[in-house]
Amino acid sequence: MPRPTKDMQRAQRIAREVFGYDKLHAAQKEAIQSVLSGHDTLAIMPTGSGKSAIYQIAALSLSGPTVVVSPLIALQRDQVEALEQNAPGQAALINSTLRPADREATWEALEERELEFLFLAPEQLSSEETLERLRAAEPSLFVVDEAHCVSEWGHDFRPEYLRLGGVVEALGHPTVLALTATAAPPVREEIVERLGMRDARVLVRGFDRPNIHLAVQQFADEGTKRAALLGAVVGAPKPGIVYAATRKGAEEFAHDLQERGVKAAAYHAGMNAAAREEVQTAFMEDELEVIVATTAFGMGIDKPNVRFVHHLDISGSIDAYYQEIGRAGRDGEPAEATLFFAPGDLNLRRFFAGSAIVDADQVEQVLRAVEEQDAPVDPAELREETGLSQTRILSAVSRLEEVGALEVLPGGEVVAVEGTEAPEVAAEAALAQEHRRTFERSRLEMMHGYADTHACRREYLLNYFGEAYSPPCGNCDNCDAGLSLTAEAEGDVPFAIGSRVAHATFGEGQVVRYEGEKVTVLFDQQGYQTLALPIVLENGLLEPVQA
DNA sequence: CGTATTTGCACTAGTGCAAATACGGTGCACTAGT
Repeated sequence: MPRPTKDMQRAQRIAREVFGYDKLHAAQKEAIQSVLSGHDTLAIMPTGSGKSAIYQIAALSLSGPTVVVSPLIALQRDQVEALEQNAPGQAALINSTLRPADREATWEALEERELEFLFLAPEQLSSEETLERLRAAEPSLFVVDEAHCVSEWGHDFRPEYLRLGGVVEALGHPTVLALTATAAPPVREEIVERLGMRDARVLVRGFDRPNIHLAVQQFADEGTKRAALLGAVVGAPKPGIVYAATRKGAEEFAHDLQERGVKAAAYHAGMNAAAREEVQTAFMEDELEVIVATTAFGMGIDKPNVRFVHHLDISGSIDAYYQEIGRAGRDGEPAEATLFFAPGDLNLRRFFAGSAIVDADQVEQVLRAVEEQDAPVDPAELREETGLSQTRILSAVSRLEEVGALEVLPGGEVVAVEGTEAPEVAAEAALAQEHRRTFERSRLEMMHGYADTHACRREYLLNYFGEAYSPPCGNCDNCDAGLSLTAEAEGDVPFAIGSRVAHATFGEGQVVRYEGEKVTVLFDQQGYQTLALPIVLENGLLEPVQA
């Protein structure tokens, strides 16, 4: 263990004196040290392991204010409230619900150097004025909380997430600290790339959650699946969470549980804010036994005693699934995570994974609209001209930027790059989108693979996140049944897990896992593909590549 | 991709059936009407 530096000693004093932490654990220290020595840092560690402490302590150790980008205003409020306990008056947030006078007061406090922390959603940063005032405050640290949103939401749902790299540059590149609980290797790469992190340090704290028992129950039809889950929830220790794919499905299942005498409620984004808050509070305070939710529920939830997280419908990716089941057993006591799977459930997910928000024609339309301008244009101004929604325009702009047809300036204004042929470029952008879609589908196939695997489920999940693991785990249904002992012995494989390989048509990729006679590779272009090992070996389909 | 709802059509009024269409998940910001 190297001796702590002066900076680090100071940080530890701040941890103790300001926040009352007796001790920081190794991963926290490592992340803080990395930030204090000026490295852009991506820290991946589970919720509840003190991620917030990392940016709080690093922020107070550095002179100059800290910008914290966080996806939900509700989360920002929680963070400001928490800081109010230890660093009163030093944290504030900026968003559209603020009255203009309060907003102005916050800016002035920042300018007077009274504020250390300013929280905002990425959408705020598309305003030129916001950016200008932030730049003037000379922030020393730029924190992206829940950083997987860059990759998960940036491509269409909240495109401003993809603009953050430009924002960092416009602010003169303060040290970037990205934090998330879950990110598979390709997601990590994308976060680093999209945020424009320089010489990034990626710190990963162990993913395994050994107290969560993993299982899958397979059903041929929807009705028996529902009945089985209903029975399981009625008989299970509580509290617990059930994830459903649709709002209606969540409502109906919550209703069925109520009829069976379970204190249950639905939670989804179609409910009004007051109802959502009431349900969440009741669950947090153990007044409600079971919450039946869509993906709207969960971010920022850190409840220790959740005894199960069951899935009525399959998640769209292992990333999403692992994040959802990770809300079980935070107290370290035994907890259950069972996926109730019927093959038909994949259809809805295929729809979600396949729906492109803009088509080639619309991309071309946006490009032409930008080309007609003499000066850089704010994408919002293209709304009238193209008749497309803000989200669609921004999505098209992202695709066009990816293929180099547009340049996006720091304030979010766009300008056409000379010498591009509109139809050609639109086709190219559509192709980029097709790649994205292929990747999304392949992620769903990996989730499908989890449902169907006969090997150790923990090994499957951890391999997905790039971690080696030797089964049996002794705490999943396949290990319980003695099945996973037949898994490939480690070291007895033609290409090491995590190593780079090349395929004639799929290009280069990384070996993810072996199961039986099959090998799964994460190809850079085509996403996750599972290949038959005898055929691969016989025909020399994969070649090792030097990293 | 599958299901649920709406529309279209026979045609004096409510019904029935097929075809067409809409919808399915995450949140911010912004605006118009109380």
